[in-house]
Amino acid sequence: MRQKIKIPVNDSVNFSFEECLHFLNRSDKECLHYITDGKLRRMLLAGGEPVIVEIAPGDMPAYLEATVLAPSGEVFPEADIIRFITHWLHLDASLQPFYDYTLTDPVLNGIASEYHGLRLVGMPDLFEALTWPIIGQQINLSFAYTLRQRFIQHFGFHISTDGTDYYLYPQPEVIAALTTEQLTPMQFSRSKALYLIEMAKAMAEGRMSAELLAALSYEEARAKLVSMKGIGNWSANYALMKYSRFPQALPLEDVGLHNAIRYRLGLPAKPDPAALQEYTKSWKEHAAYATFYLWRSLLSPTNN
DNA sequence: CGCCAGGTTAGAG
DNA sequence: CTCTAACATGGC
Repeated sequence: MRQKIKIPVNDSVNFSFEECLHFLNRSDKECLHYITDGKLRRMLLAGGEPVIVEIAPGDMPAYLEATVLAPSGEVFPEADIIRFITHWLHLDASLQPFYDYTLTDPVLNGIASEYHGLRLVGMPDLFEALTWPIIGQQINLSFAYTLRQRFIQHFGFHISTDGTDYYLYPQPEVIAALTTEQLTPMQFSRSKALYLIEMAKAMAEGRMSAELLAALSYEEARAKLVSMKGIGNWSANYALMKYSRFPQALPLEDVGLHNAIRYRLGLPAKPDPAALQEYTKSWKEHAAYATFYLWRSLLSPTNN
């Protein structure tokens, strides 16, 4: 008998598993999760053990159902699995205040109904949230996903079952032991290789940790992250949005955000920094969701 | 070929 | 404090 777990969904009238899957399906180089037949599968840690779970809609809208596919015949701590999936899909969020706000915002007006029920898909793993932005800096997304895939497949824990390769994002301890010469042949720039290894060392040595970050306010956490090599304002806010889940996190330097605003408003070119300040200055506690919904809009070819 | 890409850093002015 | 070159290579 397979272990099945009910995952509560807060504000379920504003939740769409389909919308979340659409976003999660954005890259064919994804290797941390897979989507088939409307179900989501990935490996995660429960009780410190790697398990492969399948996530599907429950028989009630207010729940998702997780099934442990492997290892079979064992029971794992429900709380760990619930915590991971709740964070990942932001199942504890309430979207109504954001939806109400979008109606009055010139950039966001209409976006709530376009992607209704989409949650801000996050990253329950701090090391992933800090290193994925480093990997993706200043290169096109397609190449960024290629580098990420290589990084995960070379250094991440791996299980193969039923012909599918499941991975965990690499552990800091593994990356901390690397030299730049092991990353540059994989087409990481020298500076990116240095930043990744240094970030891994900071986490392996406890100079950066979930506990440390959790004790800080948004501005304190932003300052702490920006003090680290390879993390600027964009990367810091990316992690604060996807991992720490500060609602005011705003990666204002993001080119995707610029383009999304441009297309939504029909501007002839990307808005300049002063215009961006103007468009985003009233977002405040809606900034993270505003950014995420605008990123989502870039996945629809008709919007660019 | 040229320009841009889910930026950041170090160094100059 | 602000401005800029360098980074390093894929995608179009």
